[in-house]
Amino acid sequence: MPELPEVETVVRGLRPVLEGAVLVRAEARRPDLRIPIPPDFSARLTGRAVRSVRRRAKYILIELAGGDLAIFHLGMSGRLHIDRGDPELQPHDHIVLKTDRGDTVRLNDPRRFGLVALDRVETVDRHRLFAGTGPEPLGNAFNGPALAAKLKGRRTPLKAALLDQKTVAGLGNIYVCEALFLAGLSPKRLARTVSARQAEALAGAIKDVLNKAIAAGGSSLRDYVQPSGELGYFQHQWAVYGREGEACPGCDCDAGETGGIRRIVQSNRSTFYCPHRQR
DNA sequence: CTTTCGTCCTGACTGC
DNA sequence: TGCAGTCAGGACGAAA
Repeated sequence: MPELPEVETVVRGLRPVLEGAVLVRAEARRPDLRIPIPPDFSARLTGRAVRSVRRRAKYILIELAGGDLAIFHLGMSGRLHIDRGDPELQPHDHIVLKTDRGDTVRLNDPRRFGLVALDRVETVDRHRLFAGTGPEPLGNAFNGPALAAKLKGRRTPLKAALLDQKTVAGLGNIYVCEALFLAGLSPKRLARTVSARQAEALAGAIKDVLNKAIAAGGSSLRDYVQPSGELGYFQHQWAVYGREGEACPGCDCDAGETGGIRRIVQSNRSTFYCPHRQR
């Protein structure tokens, strides 16, 4: 479930449960995620108080008293669940945290593309997971000129450039498609052909779509997104993603005349766009 | 250096 | 019903 809005939603759900609580149990049940869970995971978390829960790019950072930092990435299929008491453990529950307040947090990831890492709060900015990671799209440092500088000279399709976390952090397949639609830019055009004015519009579109998605609690595909079990509902506001063959909501072309929203494959992933509106 | 492509893994869904 | 094929919100490393 994890692009920036979904990870932000998870972080906001975890905060009231974890911040200030003491972890009375921290169990790694299956270590072989994309990067193996560190063998000392349990020892370094058990008995520690949680200072803060925050997000960087698509990563969840859990800071503990003493300065240790647990880093979670949800991959394609990772989810966090919060339950009161002792829930029955499910298949693919790889991490289980219990707090002194009686809450249980489970990291469930069937495909195991996610990861768990440990670091120190003072060195995390230099952690190799974040090396080269681009600016936070909702931060002040991200704007038209900053995006234009990142796209300059790049001969890769604009879609691929935006999926690259070095260009800007946190976008994934859905929100790249949506932002390109809002900006009226073709996913196929080469990144270096984007003008300063278009970069300005694109940066604004990225901020818009992410803010609206966060406000909606993210997008839920076939399962819930929020740790509480509540559904995000931004999927109902998708303009193009998953809407192949439907009428374009942004221009007067419709499914009958032009085929409406089209699906193509770029970088082995689906791209949805309106060829009429997006140039 | 940049860019593309295959790969990791399980589960849900489609169509025969 | 069963089974094969396809697709999925990500990101890495090898290859070109």
